[in-house]
Amino acid sequence: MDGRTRSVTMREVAQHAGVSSSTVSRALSGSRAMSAEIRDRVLRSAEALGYEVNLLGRALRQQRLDVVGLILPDFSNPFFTALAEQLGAVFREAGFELLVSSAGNDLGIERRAVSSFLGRQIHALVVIPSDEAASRAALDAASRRVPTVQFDRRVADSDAPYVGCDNRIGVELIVRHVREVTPPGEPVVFVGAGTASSSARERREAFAALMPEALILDGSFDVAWGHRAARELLDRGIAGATVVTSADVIALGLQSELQAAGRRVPGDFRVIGFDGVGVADYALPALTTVRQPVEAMSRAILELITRDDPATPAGTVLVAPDLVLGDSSRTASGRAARGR
Amino acid sequence: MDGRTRSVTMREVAQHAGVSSSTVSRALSGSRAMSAEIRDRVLRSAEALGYEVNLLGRALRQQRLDVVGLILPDFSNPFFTALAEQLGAVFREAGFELLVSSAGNDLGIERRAVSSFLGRQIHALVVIPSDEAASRAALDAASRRVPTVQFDRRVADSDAPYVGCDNRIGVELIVRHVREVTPPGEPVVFVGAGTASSSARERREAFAALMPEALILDGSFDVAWGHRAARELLDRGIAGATVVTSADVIALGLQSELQAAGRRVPGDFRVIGFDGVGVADYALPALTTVRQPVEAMSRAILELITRDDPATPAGTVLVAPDLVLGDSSRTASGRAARGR
DNA sequence: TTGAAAGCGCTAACAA
DNA sequence: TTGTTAGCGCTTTCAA
Repeated sequence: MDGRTRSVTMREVAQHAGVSSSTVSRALSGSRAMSAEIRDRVLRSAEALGYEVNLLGRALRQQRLDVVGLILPDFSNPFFTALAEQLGAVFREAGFELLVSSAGNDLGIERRAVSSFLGRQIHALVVIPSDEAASRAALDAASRRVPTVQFDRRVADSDAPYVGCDNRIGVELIVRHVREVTPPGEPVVFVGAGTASSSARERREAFAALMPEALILDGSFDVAWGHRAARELLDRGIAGATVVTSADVIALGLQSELQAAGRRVPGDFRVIGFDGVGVADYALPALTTVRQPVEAMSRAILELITRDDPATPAGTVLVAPDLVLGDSSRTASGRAARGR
Repeated sequence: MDGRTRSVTMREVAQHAGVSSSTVSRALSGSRAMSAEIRDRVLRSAEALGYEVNLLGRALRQQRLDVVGLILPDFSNPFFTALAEQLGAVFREAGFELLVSSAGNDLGIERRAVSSFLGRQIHALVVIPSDEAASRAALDAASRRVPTVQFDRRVADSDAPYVGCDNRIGVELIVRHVREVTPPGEPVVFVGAGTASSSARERREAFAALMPEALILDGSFDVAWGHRAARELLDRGIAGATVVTSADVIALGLQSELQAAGRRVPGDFRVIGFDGVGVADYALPALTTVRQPVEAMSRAILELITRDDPATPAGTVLVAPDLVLGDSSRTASGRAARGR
């Protein structure tokens, strides 16, 4: 190693090519017609010196930056990272770069991440709020400066528009399916994730409204709660049921604990998930689940950010999910759909 | 909504407070002693106007930026995102901000991500290469400009130092454990992930050297391969074995497929994973696995980046993993260690 | 078509 | 202790 190379500036390219730096700028950006001879000379010099544009200088001068920031509560939730991946692809296509930052489930870090992105003059900000109440200040601060979209967790009364899955439709799809596959006399159980997040709350409420007769257990969005919920069902002496969960991770834990206890799935229990991205493939038998339309949601976010009109009041975009039938489904189409 | 607010500059704060902009700069950064009266006045003005520093201007002037970039092949691998989370925490403590970008498993995108980070004058770059051969150019280009560390996948002959898990030690821990728990006469099978990635190759080679008698099957780093491998074992008429896998996701798929086929784990088969972060908790019975020391590796990366000395040749830092005993372990300490 | 000059917002060297 | 000035690297007037 011979040490680090200092970065080459336009000035140096200009000197090398014997032109002014504005000519270099124009040659590289192609912003203006110019003699082919000079352009080639400039491009060759840039190449020879290994010139790469300093985006800081450009952004400072242009007063804009084609970067969109994404702040996640953490990187460990597979649904969040699936969104990050998809959002990155959609933005890239539209000429934006996506930079992602984790709030580590900490409000202070989230706030600093917001102001750091704002201080970098990013074009827009997408936030999955860490906390549905306390994240509001940071969200509104961002919203005052750049187009800001909140995703997946809805912060009450925030100025920022919200994009998410239409949980009511998702639950309706599930309920229709549940009525088809549940044998007469067997109970239906809903294993939720509390009421702390808007997604969990909306799913739970929609379910309770449509199937008031169902037993409802509440926990959190993780595998361990699925394990515990399964044991709780068994402890209550339930030997067979259709179990609707509010996330695939819960379904996964529940299903494997039931199997470990010797229960047949889907023979004795039918387990239904929610999300359909990330971990849904892990389950065996394949999970029947509601698939969140991650791509459509990403496009909705792009739309809000590019067609941004600050005069329009903050809106809500709900994108409809669809049902993915797994091995728990008894219909022929279920197995066919999974292609196993 | 009343539209977006233009960002307030130091100049405006200075005018508001009736001082010069350098005084504002000093008051806000606390870089120099100054009269308390003026400082308070400046801080009040900044507060009143809602001033937030423009990091672009600062970075351009200071010629440095306390940001470290991380480029992942994709966001869907739980081990990568676990690293991202931990690395973010370690860097934050050290005064750096971590910004993450996904290469979408595409070399072109990876290259653009590298030059974009370089163009933003980041302090250092951490890359999990998308491809162990083809990523070299991008890695070396970065290395010429800023401290650059490659992680998890080792690119041959790259200038950038490498930080990773000591796979040989991990495999030794596994082999020792396997010899303890495998009943006499039962086979040992290694379910690997090919030779395309250095991690997979190193684990496979270490295992083959230590247990040449074992059957080796090769696939890829995903759950589906675990499912297929399990069926292959059963098709070969193997009714019981200790199965060592090269990643937890493979172990997870293998274990659930064996259970679905009615085999007892750990009664008939013992399944051992590798990674110990992200999805290891999903398994039931709990997986015995090698835990990659994500925090120690993150600190090693920080060390390389801060103590960077370009004159020193690129090095390799291997951090030792440890064994986490799951329910497959027959020793009492196994269950105790997991605390279930 | 090209060059000179200004200036984006900030900080640091230098003067007062 | 505070202000003046210069300049980080770039783009974009404005003039030639």
